[in-house]
Amino acid sequence: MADELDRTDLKILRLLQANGRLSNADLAAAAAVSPATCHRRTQRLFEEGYLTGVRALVAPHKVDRGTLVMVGVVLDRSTPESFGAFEAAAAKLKFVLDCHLVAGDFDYFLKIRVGDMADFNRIHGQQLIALPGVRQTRTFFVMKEVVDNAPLEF
Amino acid sequence: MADELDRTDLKILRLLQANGRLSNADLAAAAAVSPATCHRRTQRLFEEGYLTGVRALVAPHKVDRGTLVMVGVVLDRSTPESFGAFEAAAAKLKFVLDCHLVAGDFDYFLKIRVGDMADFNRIHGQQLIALPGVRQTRTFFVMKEVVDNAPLEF
DNA sequence: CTATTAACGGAAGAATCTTCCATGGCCGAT
DNA sequence: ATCGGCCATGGAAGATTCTTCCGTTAATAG
Repeated sequence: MADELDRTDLKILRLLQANGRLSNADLAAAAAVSPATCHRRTQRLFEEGYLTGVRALVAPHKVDRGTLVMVGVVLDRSTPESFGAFEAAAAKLKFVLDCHLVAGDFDYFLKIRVGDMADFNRIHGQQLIALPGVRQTRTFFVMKEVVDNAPLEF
Repeated sequence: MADELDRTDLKILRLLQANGRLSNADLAAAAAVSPATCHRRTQRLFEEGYLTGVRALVAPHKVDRGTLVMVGVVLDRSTPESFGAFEAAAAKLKFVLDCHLVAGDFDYFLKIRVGDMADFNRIHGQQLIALPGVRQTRTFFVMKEVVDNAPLEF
């Protein structure tokens, strides 16, 4: 791990990951430093790329994205152009949460959020199998989200 | 979609998802309402569960979690006790980001972050195959993260 | 032992938050 | 059409917080 982080930095990272709305005053108290120091540390963590942003978490089922689907994708050919075209097209799809090039039986794994199964079936037929170079897809409907997007532990 | 959300609510949700550190003043300006109204709306979105939290995003490679792995898991038996035991144990593993019960060739899909491949091999041998009821696992190393944890679009 | 550097916390003006209150719009009932 | 009840809104203001400046302290090297 980057050893330019002391105990205070790690504490700030963990506290802000758990609660990105912590005020600088509260954060300082929890990290046992003065508000001035805490402010400098936090600013540095952003500037140097340890923290890449802060995001409010929207409840998927409240905005009609309650259905999660994992999709394995196999491409026709394994050329750089083929991969590039697929990635560019997949990254533009707004329902795609993850798109990862993997080693194994599939070329890509997608994690997708949609409203319901009917929604997914339409998307699958019209957008997924239409992605450039797709030979076949395998769909894994998520029946229970045991852990979803857990915070990073370090 | 829950239709108790008007245009202003949706704007606040999207703005806070993109930038959870927006001050109430800036948020109000961007949503074209007064700070007082913006504050009330935001508070309501939290209280009624549309927003479930705010989280700072830590750069994985900066904290020695630069390697992403997807793992498909098949259990021995398909009994409720078996599933329950597996889920309880998997949820406690700190390197597990996602754990989903799926329909298809696997029982569960895991998304895991570790330091490197050696790290994963140790974890796989000591912790994953040791999870209760595991018959077999299939590992998909992520070679390229095209899209990871994209914000929800709605 | 001294000089240099870097990080710290106190302090204070500026900005923001949070709540109260009066106003205005909308809808149903008369 | 008019009235009354009901919300939601925005202005205002005290309390809180942010952000920066500055003097001090601790650590390191010469």
